[in-house]
Amino acid sequence: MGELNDSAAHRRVSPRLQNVPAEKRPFYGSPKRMADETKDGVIRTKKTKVAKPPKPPVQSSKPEAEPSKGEVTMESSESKVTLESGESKDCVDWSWYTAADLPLTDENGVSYTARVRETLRAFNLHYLHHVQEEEKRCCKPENGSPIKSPSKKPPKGPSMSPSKKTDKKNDDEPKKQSKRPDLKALSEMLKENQILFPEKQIGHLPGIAVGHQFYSRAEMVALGFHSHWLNGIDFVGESKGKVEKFRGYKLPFALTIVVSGQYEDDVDNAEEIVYTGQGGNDLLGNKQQIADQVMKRGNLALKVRHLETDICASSVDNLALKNNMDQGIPVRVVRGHDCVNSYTSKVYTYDGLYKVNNYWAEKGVAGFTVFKYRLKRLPGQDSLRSKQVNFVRARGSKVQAELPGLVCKDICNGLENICIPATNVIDKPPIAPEGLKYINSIIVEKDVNIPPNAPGCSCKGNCTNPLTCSCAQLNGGDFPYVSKDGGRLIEAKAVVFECGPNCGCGPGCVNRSSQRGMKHRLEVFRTDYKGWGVRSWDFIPSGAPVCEYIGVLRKTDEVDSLLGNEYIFEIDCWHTMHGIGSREKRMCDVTIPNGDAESGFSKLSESEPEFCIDAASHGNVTRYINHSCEPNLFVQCVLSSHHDVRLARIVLFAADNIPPLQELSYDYGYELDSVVGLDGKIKQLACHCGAVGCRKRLY
DNA sequence: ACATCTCAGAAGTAT
DNA sequence: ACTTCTGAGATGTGT
Repeated sequence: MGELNDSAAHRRVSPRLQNVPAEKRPFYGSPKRMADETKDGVIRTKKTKVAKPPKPPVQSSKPEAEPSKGEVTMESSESKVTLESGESKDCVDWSWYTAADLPLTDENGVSYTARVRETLRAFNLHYLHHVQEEEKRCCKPENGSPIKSPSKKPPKGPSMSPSKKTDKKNDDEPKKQSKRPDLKALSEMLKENQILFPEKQIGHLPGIAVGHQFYSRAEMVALGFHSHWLNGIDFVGESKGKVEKFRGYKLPFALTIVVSGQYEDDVDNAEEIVYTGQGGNDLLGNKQQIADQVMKRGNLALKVRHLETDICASSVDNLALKNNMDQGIPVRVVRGHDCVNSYTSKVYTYDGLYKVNNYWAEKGVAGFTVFKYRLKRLPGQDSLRSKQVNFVRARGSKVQAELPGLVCKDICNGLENICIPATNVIDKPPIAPEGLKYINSIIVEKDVNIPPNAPGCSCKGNCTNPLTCSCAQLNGGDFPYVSKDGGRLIEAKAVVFECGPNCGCGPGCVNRSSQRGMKHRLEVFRTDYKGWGVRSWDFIPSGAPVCEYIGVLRKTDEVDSLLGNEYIFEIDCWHTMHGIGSREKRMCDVTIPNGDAESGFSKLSESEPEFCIDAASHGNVTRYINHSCEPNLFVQCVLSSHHDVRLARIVLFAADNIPPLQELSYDYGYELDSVVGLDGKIKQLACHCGAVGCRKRLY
């Protein structure tokens, strides 16, 4: 990639190309940071990784005259709290924990939002690997018989149920999935020190803003935001190291509580929460659950009654919340919402810091006494945004008619599975996107020769056994996708070999995940500074194929004359593979089918990509997706019908779990100073992506 | 076809 | 010992 004045270099390429030299790490799902590994490379001490919040007032004062004795009082006076150090503190003053005071970057200058994203990507990577493991275990491919799909139903669609229980109860029958891949992923992250905040901290955590949405309890654990995947309350107990760090505090006290959405649609009530100790979901659902609840509450009540008689006693979390109140320590509150969405059963939103206002005793159903705590939201925080969650629910087609600023009902004229509306609330007379002939498959220019279809695998119905499926072998011995959620790519690869026209499998095959068209309800919308943009109404899970870059497939040197064409995507798959060392090696494992592919690999020089996709006049929704320096999609080259990487398909995949309405973006991958105008001068274009780590220039 | 219910299995933390 | 989440299969409901 030497000559930069070469005008051919100014197209979109996959982003891996541009910062190849220095960094080794793949840009997607990089598992761990080595930054804090000091010279001798000994154990990386956990504390260096922790962003320390501003000092709590207690710690600064040295003299610990009397350690916590029995001076605990039960009254809830919140004004005159005295701490062990002797100095009296206005416990309402937690200004040193406001979000504004949090550090934006870590000790290496990496923004915490980026660290959070990295951590979640690492988690998702572990997670998807374990999902695949589970799927394999269930399918049980070996033992000769290639998985009879039980006569019941023909394998259709993405359902791909784990081969059901085969009638008789022979012991070797495939077990159902049960291994909780999320928990497996957590174990690994713990083992490899990948938890972002391994030490417990009071108050906001950097990089996790109020309103942040988690998509499972496990995500919170991965970040160190809430260290239990099951418990509703996370608190600092009295065990080992904690005492040191939180010296001066009366233990235990709570850090986080997770409540399931009792006030789901009632935003006003969200400023105040009544929390019922542990397990306190007093839901009014069906009978059986109530019965269960009663049992649980009975257990709880037993404990609480014990607490009543025996002064300050055993039920630790109840005690914890009381200590929060006495010391004025705020609690992070996460609220879980049921989410009517095929991919996520629940969404958890961080609602910010609350303080414990007071508590009281109540008679429980079983006649026992239960404690309830009233938490009030601290002022000065971003307002709650459960609206977004509600939006997800608003399914159905009628919503479209009411879209504000609707300028086009369907930009694709019915060519996609789903309508893609366009909206514009920016321009005065709202304009609609125009000048595009919508197409949903590549148009091949006359002088471009598409190689003949490659030979395919001989699987039937659905490819499930990676040992016998030749397409899986091309991918290094395993399928690149898991079948969960209609197919999710486990991780970015140099190239993905999908099943093609000559394969024996059907359209529902997991290894055709990117061939099934649009799955998410996308919308083209007018942005402030960036022209048109694209967002999704649906949640998109990481690894899901979102859309393919569609346009006219032509030779690169032919479009050089068309300056000002901003919709060229150069197919740089070959460069990607050879530019990054680790990927090059990977190619050696792959058995390259003879013929066409060979020639494609060998005769290409390191100069410029030979072919490109031009979406200037003909294209699909992908051309409207904007650039971002910190994108939520990534580019993946995919080969399905033939094996010539120069003509690979360009498919965009979700790099993260993408919440509804977040603008979709990918890294255009321009090299800086690579764009030369007609006058021979280098052209520049400012970047408006707004990311914390924005490079400020698109090119 | 879709919604709701039930059940088993999960593993780190605090005692 | 305690926590109460998650996914899949089973059962229920509506056209």
